[in-house]
Amino acid sequence: MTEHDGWSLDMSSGPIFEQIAKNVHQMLARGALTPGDKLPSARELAARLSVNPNTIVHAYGQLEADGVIEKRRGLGTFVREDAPVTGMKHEMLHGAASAYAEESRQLDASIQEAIAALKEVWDAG
Amino acid sequence: MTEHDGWSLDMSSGPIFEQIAKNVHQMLARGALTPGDKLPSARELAARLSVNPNTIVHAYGQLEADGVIEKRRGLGTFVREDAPVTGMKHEMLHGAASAYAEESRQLDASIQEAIAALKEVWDAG
DNA sequence: GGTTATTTGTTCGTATGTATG
DNA sequence: GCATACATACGAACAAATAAC
Repeated sequence: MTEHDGWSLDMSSGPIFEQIAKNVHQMLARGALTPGDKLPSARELAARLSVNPNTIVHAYGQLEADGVIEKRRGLGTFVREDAPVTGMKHEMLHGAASAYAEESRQLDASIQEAIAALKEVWDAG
Repeated sequence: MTEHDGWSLDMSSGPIFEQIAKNVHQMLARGALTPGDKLPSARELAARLSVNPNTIVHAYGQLEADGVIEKRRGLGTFVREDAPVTGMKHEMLHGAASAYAEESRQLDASIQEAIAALKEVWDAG
C-alpha cells in the first residue's frame, strides 16, 4: 500500500505545479485542509514528492494569487481564513462531470452508457 | 451555431497535437471515420483549426505510429484498412469513466453523488 | 512525351513554457 | 536568480506524386 495523507502526484498529465495546486484545491474541497491550516514547507513537500523546491514555490504562488493561501515570512504557508470553501466540492465535481459528459457525447454514448461505464470502473480504481 | 463536421479543438487542456489525435480516435470510435477514408490535408485542417500545419503533421505522425493511419506522399493521409475499430468506443468510454471516477474519489464523493452530478450536467453541454 | 503547376507530405530552424540543478 | 534540458508550437523552404497543358 502507498501512503495516503492527501499529498500525491499520481494525476495523469499537465505541469507539476498545476497538479500540486489542484491537489490543494481538492483537499480544501473534501475538508482535508481547512482555513488556518499550515501547509508543508516548500522544501519538505519537495522532498516528499521528489520534485524541485522551486516547483512547490511556483504552485504556492499560484494558490496565493487565487486567494486561497497566504505566506507568513519565517512562519510558513497557511490556508487563508477567508478561503472560498463553501460549495467547492460540488463545483469541482460538476467540473469533472462536465468533462466526462463532453467526452461521452463525442463518442455518441447515451447517459445510460456513460453511467454503466462509470459503475463498471468505480471499484477498479 | 458553430460548425460541426467532427473536427474541433474545444477540449479543455493538453497539447494541441494530442487533442487532434484524440479527436481522430473518437471519430473512428463513433464511425465518423472508417478504414479507407481520406483525412484533411495538414494545411487544410491547420487553416480550419487556426493552428500551424506542422502541429497537424505532428498529430498525424502520432496516429501513424499508433497504426491508425498511413501517409501517401502527394496523395494525402488515409485511415488504414486494418485500423483497430472494434470495441474502440467502449475502450475510450471506459478510459474517460476511469478518469472521472478517479477525480470523484479524490473529492470523497460517492458513486451516487458522481452519477447525480453527471445527470445534472448532461443536458447542459 | 515532356514541362509546368498544384497538391501533398517532409525537414530544417526558432520561440516559448516547463522542470531541473 | 540563472543556466541547462526537454517538449510544444510555429514558420519557411524542400521533395515527391499527380494532373493539365
